[in-house]
Amino acid sequence: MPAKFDLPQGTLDLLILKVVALGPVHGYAIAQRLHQVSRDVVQAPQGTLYPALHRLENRGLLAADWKQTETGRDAKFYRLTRKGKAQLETESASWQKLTEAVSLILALSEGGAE
Amino acid sequence: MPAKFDLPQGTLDLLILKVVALGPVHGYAIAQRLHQVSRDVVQAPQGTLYPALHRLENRGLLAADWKQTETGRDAKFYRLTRKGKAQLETESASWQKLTEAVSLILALSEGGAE
DNA sequence: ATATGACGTATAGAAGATCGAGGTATCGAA
DNA sequence: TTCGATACCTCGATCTTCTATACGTCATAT
Repeated sequence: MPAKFDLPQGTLDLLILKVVALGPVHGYAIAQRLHQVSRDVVQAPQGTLYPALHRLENRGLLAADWKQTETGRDAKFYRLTRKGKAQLETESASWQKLTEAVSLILALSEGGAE
Repeated sequence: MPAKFDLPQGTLDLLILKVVALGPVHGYAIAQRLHQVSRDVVQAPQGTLYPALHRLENRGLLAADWKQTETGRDAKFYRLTRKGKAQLETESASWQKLTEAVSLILALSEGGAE
């Protein structure tokens, strides 16, 4: 079992927005998708995921409709609003900048200051 | 002025450990270093930095001695303990895994499931 | 029949980190 | 003498995350 570790604050929102951007999905499927695509690295516990979805919905980044799953169950399908799309772009860029900055710092060596 | 954004929870510890690993430094210098090397992306406000340093010290990852700065001021110089070194390696690896996982997810496109 | 596990949503409480604002003190320069 | 940089620190508010718990359906296995 791959090392399990917590998602840094804020990261989940970005990942959710990204997955939802690919097409309408319900919460349970989002969790599966993240877990699967990341090869077990990203975990989205339900106690984290659902509040996050509600937050995003309240902020107007996601919108939801109840529909039926292929298997006939009721589920809440989320889609990206225009605002959500913009937010996704912003957060992607921020993530990019952050990882670059962290890389710079992690690459420091004893003579690396000037 | 570069977009300023908050550090995800947990990231700061990694960055601090890394900077301290390069040689004994005091808190104020750590903040400058991070700010500078990351080209303004990483900010370490004092209200975040000092508690973080104390946490790391309490966890036995850092140790500190009061010494004099080149400019003659008293400052608390931190150095990495053996435990801190191990932790740095662990967290670096975790960070690596996380960024790879996030990259995988962000790279998803509509047909990208299989 | 019934129990187990996958599906699917949700809330509550605790823990933890970050932030901004504020406080102390010394020093050099304007 | 006032201001900014150096250098330390604490506090309260805020937010996210976690674990644990809850409800409900459906299919499969016992």
